[in-house]
Amino acid sequence: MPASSIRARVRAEMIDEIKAVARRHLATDGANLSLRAVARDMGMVSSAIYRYVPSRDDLLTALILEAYDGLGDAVEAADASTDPHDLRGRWHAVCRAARDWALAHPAEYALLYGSPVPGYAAPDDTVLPAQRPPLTLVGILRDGLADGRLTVPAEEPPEPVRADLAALADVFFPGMPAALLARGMAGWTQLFGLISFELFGRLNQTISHRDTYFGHQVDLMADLIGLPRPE
Amino acid sequence: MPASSIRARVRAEMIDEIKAVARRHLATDGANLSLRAVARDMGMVSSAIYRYVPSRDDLLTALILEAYDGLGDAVEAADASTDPHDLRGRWHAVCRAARDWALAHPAEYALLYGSPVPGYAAPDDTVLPAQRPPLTLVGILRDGLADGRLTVPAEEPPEPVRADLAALADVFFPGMPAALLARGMAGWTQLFGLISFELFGRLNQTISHRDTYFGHQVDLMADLIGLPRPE
DNA sequence: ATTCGTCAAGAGCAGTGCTCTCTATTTTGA
DNA sequence: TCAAAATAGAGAGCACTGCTCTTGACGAAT
Repeated sequence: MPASSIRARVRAEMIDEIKAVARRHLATDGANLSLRAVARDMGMVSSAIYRYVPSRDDLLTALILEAYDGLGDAVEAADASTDPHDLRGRWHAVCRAARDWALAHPAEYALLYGSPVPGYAAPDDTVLPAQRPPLTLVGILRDGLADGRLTVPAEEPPEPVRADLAALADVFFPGMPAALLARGMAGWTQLFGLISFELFGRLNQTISHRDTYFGHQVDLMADLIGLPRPE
Repeated sequence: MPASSIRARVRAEMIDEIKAVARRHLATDGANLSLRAVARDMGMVSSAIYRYVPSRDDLLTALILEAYDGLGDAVEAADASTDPHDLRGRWHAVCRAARDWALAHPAEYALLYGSPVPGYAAPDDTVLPAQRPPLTLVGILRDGLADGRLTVPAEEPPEPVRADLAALADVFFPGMPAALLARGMAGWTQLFGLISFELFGRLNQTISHRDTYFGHQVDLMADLIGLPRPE
């Protein structure tokens, strides 16, 4: 059906343009995205936009999903393009990639890692893409463990947490010691804490050299995790 | 003027009740607080509420300020009621107090540490109360430095950051080495990263023993900072 | 050529922040 | 004590929001 598909293609293009305009609005007006405003920007009447988008929340969800994917892509690409044996280099690259993406897409970052939207509940298809950054980080630790460049911390986390972490490891990184995974989670927490503080203005009038500050803090965390220093 | 003060007192009570109702709404509906809904809850017509509150944003600001104060009080009280020489104990107590406050006031926490409200710009009178938690944390390090229980990290942060941190230290903690302050900031970042992840659902279906997990992660950070372990 | 699905538009409902005006009450000052 | 002034509340109204329903037009398939 070639005749029908031109219709379908136009429709797909419309949806893409709606998303693009919505992303633009997101950047200026934050999470209170207005479908009417988007429609206006497209020379459409407000009701017409409901032909393409079921609701405001669905549009937001679509944007969130694409944002997760964008961040995940950036993070994984950074990891893949670094010497696999340079653990600390990979860690830095991944953290930098996450920060760069966040700085380039602040509104979308806020959507992902800011306060959850009141009525809005994240649908299940967001949980997997949301896990890509932490998985990438812990993947570095897994590799370091595999080729012996990384030593497992001596002491285990307290029991109930050890079990939680072991269960988590079983799913994604079979055999990874809980103590190491715990350090990976600490790094993950630190990373997004850092980005959030910078993006949400917590560093204003305090730290002016954000770039070096970020690098240094990431380095501190790499020390805690035990990533070998470059010689 | 006793006659005048009864009016003033009623007025103050009204404002307090408005804030209380608003806080309640905040808890259920998040940051999109509706003045009309608050007015309705008080049996008032919507326009009447503007006699007591200049605007929605002003009400939000008032709530934010009180929230900062509540968190600051909790944090400082926890620090004050712990053996001053037990550095790690104080660190834990402060972190726990922050988390406890956040768990008890999730909506207000989101207001403080979530995505910034689009149009809203934090007024200047919020910056001081906002600094109380990090100042409390770094105060522990200052005390540790003073009585020799804490050793200064060997290496300095990279130069531009060292200068930033030195300037910051000059204001609040004269003489504190930049390297130690950097670790304090790392702890501060970690703390609110931890709380945000827990509160914003990042730990769902992963960590079930939140309490022990939190304690363990805080402990990891205390290790990085170099807080002496209890014997 | 006619049916049928799709699209756009308009009106409308319920909600929002906020302003203005009007009235009743309370406080204040002479 | 009594009038003037300040204050509280109510109502209407403006511009905005998400969303629904109906109506009319257009294009594609039978």
